[in-house]
Amino acid sequence: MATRRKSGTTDRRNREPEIVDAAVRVFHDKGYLAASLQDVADIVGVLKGSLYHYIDSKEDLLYRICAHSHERASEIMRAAVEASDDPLEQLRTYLTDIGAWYLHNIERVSIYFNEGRWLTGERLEKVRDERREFQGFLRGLIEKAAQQGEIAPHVEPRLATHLILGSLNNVSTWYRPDGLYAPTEIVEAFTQMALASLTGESPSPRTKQPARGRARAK
Amino acid sequence: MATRRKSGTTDRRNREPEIVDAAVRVFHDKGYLAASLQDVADIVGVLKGSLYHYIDSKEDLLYRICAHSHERASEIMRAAVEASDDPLEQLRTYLTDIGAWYLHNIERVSIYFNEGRWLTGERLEKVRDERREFQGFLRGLIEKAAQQGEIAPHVEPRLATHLILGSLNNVSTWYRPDGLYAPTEIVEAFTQMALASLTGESPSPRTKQPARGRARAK
Amino acid sequence: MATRRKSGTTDRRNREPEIVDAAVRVFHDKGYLAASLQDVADIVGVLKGSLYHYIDSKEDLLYRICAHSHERASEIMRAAVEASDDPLEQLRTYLTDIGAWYLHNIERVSIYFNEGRWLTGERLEKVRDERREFQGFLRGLIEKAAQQGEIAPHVEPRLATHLILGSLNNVSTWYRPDGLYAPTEIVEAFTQMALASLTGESPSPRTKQPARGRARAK
Amino acid sequence: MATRRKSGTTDRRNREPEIVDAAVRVFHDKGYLAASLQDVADIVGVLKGSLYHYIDSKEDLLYRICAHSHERASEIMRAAVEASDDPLEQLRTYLTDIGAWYLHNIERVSIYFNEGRWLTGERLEKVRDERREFQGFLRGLIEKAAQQGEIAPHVEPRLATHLILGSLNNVSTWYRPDGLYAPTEIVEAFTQMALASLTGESPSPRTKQPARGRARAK
DNA sequence: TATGAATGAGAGTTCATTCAT
DNA sequence: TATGAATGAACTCTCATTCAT
Repeated sequence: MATRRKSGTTDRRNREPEIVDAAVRVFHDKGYLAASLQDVADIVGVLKGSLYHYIDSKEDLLYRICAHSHERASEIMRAAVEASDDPLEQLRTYLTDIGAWYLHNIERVSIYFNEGRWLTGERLEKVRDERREFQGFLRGLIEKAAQQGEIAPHVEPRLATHLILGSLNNVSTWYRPDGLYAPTEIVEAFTQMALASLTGESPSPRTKQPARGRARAK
Repeated sequence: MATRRKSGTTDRRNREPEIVDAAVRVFHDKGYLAASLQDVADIVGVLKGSLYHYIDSKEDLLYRICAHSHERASEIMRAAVEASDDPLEQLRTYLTDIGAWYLHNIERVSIYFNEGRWLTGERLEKVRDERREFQGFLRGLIEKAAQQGEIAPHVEPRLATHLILGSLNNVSTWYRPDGLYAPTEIVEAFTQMALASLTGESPSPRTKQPARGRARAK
Repeated sequence: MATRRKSGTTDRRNREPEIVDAAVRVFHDKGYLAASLQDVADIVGVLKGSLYHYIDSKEDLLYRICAHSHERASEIMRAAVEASDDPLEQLRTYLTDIGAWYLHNIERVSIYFNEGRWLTGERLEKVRDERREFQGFLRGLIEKAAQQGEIAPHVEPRLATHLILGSLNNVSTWYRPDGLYAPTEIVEAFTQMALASLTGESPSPRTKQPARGRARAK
Repeated sequence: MATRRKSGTTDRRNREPEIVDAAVRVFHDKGYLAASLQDVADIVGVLKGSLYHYIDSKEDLLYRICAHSHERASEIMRAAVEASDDPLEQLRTYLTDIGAWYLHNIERVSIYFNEGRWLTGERLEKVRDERREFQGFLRGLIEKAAQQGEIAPHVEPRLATHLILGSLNNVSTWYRPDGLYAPTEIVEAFTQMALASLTGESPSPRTKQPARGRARAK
């Protein structure tokens, strides 16, 4: 089945990245819960018992993927504030970078966002904190821009943050590497629409009839 | 194997809705995979084996929730086209209604969108088809509006559809009934931002502005 | 599904034969263990709980089928000894009658022979005793015939009994009502071969001994 | 799902034969359906979950036993045609060999013949095909012998095949290792009686022809 | 390091049986 | 009589994890 020995020489030792890569693939494809360590072991080409030389537990494997993700996210936040003095520019930079990061590391990042909930205890706490930091950062950018009058008045920064990050976070459910859209196209559209949604006037309805109070759904 | 229960009428009286409700709760809280029928049975107050008087399988329980959801979604699509002749108005109606539906039935609907993937066979196919119908409808609305020049020129309908529905679909990950925002607020913000993102010019960056020219990269 | 009420008038009351018939069908088709009372109830058109107004247990249902079978078998034994004074004639009569009985009641009788083992306690004992009586009777016939020199010398009566009854008992595994052979054909072949196997010389090996010319009857 | 075990070599070392042996014992004693993997595990001395290191499913266990059986059966057919040119001799060889094989592997072989029906899908198909091959072979032998005038004229080969194999197949219901008869005795009696039933004249009734009162059973 | 066997807990599912209505 | 809900025990199967070799 899977190759046991690569043709090269220095094969012993660092199997760990290999294992994490395999886990990324399988956690992303099947979801953390549905994925079994057997699946991971099959890809790496070892028995599942052998994985425990490299990991402490299945959750440990998940945590490594998540932990790694956050490092990069921090850099992106730093870079955004350094890119410009204009909040709107910072916003654009941040959205573009975070989008590019997401799209180019879609497996790992979507695990971070979507499967991180299966962590427990401190680790769960930590990942949650990081995500809050994330959101807080974007919200801060929006608020700054709003103070400078660059954001449409009706926009609520925290809510907007959720909606914008949500649309990015959901990309993993429909994106296919061999699909219609290239990552850069998606990133561009995402950035553009996010900015427009923050700055643009929503067209007022033709008739008065305020768009509210409809849809007593179910 | 096949259902033994007589279908159609209001047979299967007492406990069935109770069971489905319990399933909704537990599927939403823990996710379909992590939820056990034991959890459901505990809520209802019966032995897990007793659930099988009402269901054929765990998947059956999931399917019922999903199937129910789609009915309502169809009505909303119908209502949108009947609401107005103006595509933009239809769009607004649709987004508002679908948002309200989502928010007011957030447990069931997010199960439909996020846990439906665990269905198998024909049922999976059916749910997938329905979701495609969903997306196709919104895309159609956007395209119609675009033909009338009501949509910003750089917006790609299919991509926009994904991003907009994604932001809605993700609400379940952060919405809390006892949280800061009332469902209607969220719906309003969602609709407003979605429309703005479709119609609004994204502010051009101070520097160059290579934002267009969608190149087929990668 | 199944009819609840026959068009006739006197439908209440004796559902018991109906239930036994249904059990015969399903026990024969699927085997006692694989058959469920639900299957029986479905055929009869009642809920499985309702069966317990007519039976004490699943095993009880099995027992009734078996008990009924033995009565007829006893008659056949009696009839055989009364049919003639010649042991070989008795043998022929018995084999023919028992074969006809088997073939014409193949479902019930094969349950008796093949599923009776699932009975427990006294009932199992009883059915076993009956079967031993059966075998003993045939063996007795063969022994009597042997004493009169009508049986090939190398034939061991008890062993022959097993082999002959076994070939009959196995008919249920291959017989199909719509198959190639009519019950009477099968009975005739069975009787003929059984008798030949008891009386006939098996051709000795090596020596050529060409088979003598015989007329085509049938 | 699919087998994870490397096939072919003598991997899967220690316990596998033990497990199959235990399964043979318990499937034979209780029947496949009534036997539980718990029973098998108890004999082997492991937890029932541990069995799944060696098997894919309970049905897999059954299939292995059946598959193994067929190999040997094929050899026996081959050997029979090579043993002689005389069809009757081939017949004698075949019956003796198949009888010996049955008796000396009675547990496995009777599982093959009697419990194989519980297989499903392709495996069921395969076992059925094999059994048909079996029967076809014996029938072929009988037909060849008949063409050379070595079989009694009234014998219908296909029917005779069923009856002969049935009597063998049924041995497992009455044979006891510690019983009255040694396997070789049984094989000899079986062969002898089978041949006699094929070649011998059934003695004509003393009285006129019609086997009177032919059992209008029930 | 890696193996492969074993564990143990828990999952979904089936079913004969009971019983209040 | 019949219903339909509920029981409780057993079953097949899965999987993260451990450990002697």
